[in-house]
Amino acid sequence: MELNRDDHLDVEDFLVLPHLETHKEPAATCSSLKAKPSITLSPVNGSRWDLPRNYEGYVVERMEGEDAGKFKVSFRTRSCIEIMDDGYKWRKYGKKKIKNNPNPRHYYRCSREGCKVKKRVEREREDEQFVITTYEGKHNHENPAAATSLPPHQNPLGYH
DNA sequence: CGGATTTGACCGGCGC
DNA sequence: GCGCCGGTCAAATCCG
Repeated sequence: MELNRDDHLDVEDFLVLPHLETHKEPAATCSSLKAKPSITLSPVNGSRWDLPRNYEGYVVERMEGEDAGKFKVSFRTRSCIEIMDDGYKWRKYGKKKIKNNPNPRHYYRCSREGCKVKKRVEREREDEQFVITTYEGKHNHENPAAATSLPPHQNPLGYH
């Protein structure tokens, strides 16, 4: 029964979950990362997240207590930028220095009204090139940048 | 001018 | 009970 107690996740959890490790690219991809389309991940029924294409592994955590039934996903990315444009609009609401990690952690929230999705981004302790991103909650709305649902005449993003 | 950032303060949970 | 630690608030500020 005590196993559910500590299923919170640590950075170390990512290290043992290589999903696609062959996707190693030089740091030069930093700029193009923003424009890259995302992968839709549905590890749990009813849950859906948009991940960048070059993620290297992810962890899905089941929430407990009040938020029981909801899920949280964390993934690890090799990137020199922390803020990745995943199509949603994020409003930053906090920054915190975490123990055991010299790099600060950033807290974001979806700007959409009524959308309580949260996102937290932190750089890995040792390897500065790795970024850990965590999504929490479900979106109230569709991805505004989802190309499939865009009106036929409009193309604000991805237009080279 | 309206909305996003910034940044320290505040607060609640947990472990000792 | 107290202090550490992580998460959020909110006021000032910035920026397009």
